[in-house]
Amino acid sequence: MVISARVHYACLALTELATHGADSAPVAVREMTLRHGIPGPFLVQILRTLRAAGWVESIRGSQGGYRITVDPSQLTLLDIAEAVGCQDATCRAGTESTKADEILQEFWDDAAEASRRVLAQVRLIDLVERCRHGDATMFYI
Amino acid sequence: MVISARVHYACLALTELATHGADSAPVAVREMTLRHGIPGPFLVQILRTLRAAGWVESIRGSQGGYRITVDPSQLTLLDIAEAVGCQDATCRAGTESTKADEILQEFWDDAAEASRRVLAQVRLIDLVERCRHGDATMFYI
DNA sequence: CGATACTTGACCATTGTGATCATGTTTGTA
DNA sequence: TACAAACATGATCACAATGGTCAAGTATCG
Repeated sequence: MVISARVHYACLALTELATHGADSAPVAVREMTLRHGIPGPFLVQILRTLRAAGWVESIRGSQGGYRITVDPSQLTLLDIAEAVGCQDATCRAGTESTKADEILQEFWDDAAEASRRVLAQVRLIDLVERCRHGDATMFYI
Repeated sequence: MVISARVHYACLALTELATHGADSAPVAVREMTLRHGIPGPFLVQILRTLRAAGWVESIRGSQGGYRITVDPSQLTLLDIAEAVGCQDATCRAGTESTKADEILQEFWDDAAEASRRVLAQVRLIDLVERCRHGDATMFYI
């Protein structure tokens, strides 16, 4: 699982939108870029993806912006990473695969799966909580 | 942990060399490329890295080739991946990091660590064993 | 000597990532 | 109604990494 800047930014944006809530006034892109130092047009690109995924809505016009539409307890880091186009980075070898190729491939897949399992255990709402309260909370052994 | 073709090829080569053993005649690059369909000069590049790591030795001249010098039970997939230059792919965010940045970074690191743990549990000798037992035609076609 | 085979360093093409720009269209408000 | 705020969209770009290649050189065996 490759964690690109895209994924990172997407998580930041969603955390911010989730913090504002689904009923608040929309949050402008400019507001988010200022807070996190994300290049503006780049964030727009990412938000487009998030909207396509059905997790945020956009309100056009003056006073417009973005608002979250998904339940933050139903969205995991894995969901976000996959939506934003994270590759699994498990060397899919060429056409012809020998036995050794296949055995290796199994391990690459296992490793990727281990990453995915970690990310699947973190929900957006957990991020929001940890940003609000101190870091003295909570899960993670 | 990004698994590139480089890592995959490195593992194939080491498995092959380990199968031949440390006392056998050296194995020529050409032999390995034929068996696995790895582009010749590319494999040479990789073998250079493996030699720098101290895991193989090269014998020049006619009848030359490569020979393993490391104990296959002491080498893991993680060792190989790291030696060949695998990045950890955990989005190291820019200079300024907010609280949210740090929290996210923790999770990216956790995910990467999970992958590493999987790869650290597989030794080269395990690969060799699994190749031998499964399909006998593997290395000596 | 000549064939085999490794050594080294430079080089190249493709792809993906991160980022930007220009030109729209929508909407609230004076 | 006019204007400004704010999103929409598609094109484009620079850069680095990856995968792969080449050429000229050196060592060794028979």
